[in-house]
Amino acid sequence: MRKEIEQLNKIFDSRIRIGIMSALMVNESMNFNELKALVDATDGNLATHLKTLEDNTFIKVEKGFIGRKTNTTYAITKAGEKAFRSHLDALEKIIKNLG
Amino acid sequence: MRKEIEQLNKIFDSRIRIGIMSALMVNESMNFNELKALVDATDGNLATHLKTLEDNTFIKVEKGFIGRKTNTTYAITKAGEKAFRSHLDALEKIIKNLG
DNA sequence: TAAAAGCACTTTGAGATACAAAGTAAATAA
DNA sequence: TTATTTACTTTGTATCTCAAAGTGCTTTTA
Repeated sequence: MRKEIEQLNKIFDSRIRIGIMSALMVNESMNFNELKALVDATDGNLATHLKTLEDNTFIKVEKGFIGRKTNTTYAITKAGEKAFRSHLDALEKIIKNLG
Repeated sequence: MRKEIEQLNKIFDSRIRIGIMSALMVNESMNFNELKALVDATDGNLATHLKTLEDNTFIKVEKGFIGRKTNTTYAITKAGEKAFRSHLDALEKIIKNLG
């Protein structure tokens, strides 16, 4: 397999996950509804994608409270940042090669 | 949904399909084995991806002969070129936005 | 020239994944 | 106190991915 293609990460073969990751690259943290509005997924669908990213340690989930209300936030991890950048680098190379 | 993410094409949410498309962007046409070597998929897997791309009119298949041997070639269509470029444009914007 | 092997895909079936609907538990409103 | 909303989670199905097995040639081998 050509090495740039090999370098693409299967986990990021998803529009929703790319949306989540690129949002978390530029935002310190986001909550469920912010992400939901951004990627336009249903609750169940978004939750599943977040779970996958969490299972791969690409994002971390923090469950806390604001007053008495639950407040869950999602943030990118170092590993996530690294993996996503490397995925984007591979894409960039593919794009460049096409001129 | 943010518009660059919306602009990403679900059909190209696949490393193998990105591999096929980017190869066909730079090669006039390729045959089954060339593509197979490039994307490193099994026969069945590659055939399925090619079928999906064909069903979406992103590639065209030409079945001919060289002497008495079958010769099937795959080439990108205008629609495929347009769709793939637009997908890459969206990715490029996402990459740029991250700096 | 008949049987075996190789080639270029295609078909099939199982496992994985994506997705929406329904469910749940806590908080707020009526 | 009961009803509604909020913020997810669970569940079941539909879709998709994939490798193994199959098909219909052609070519090689005996």
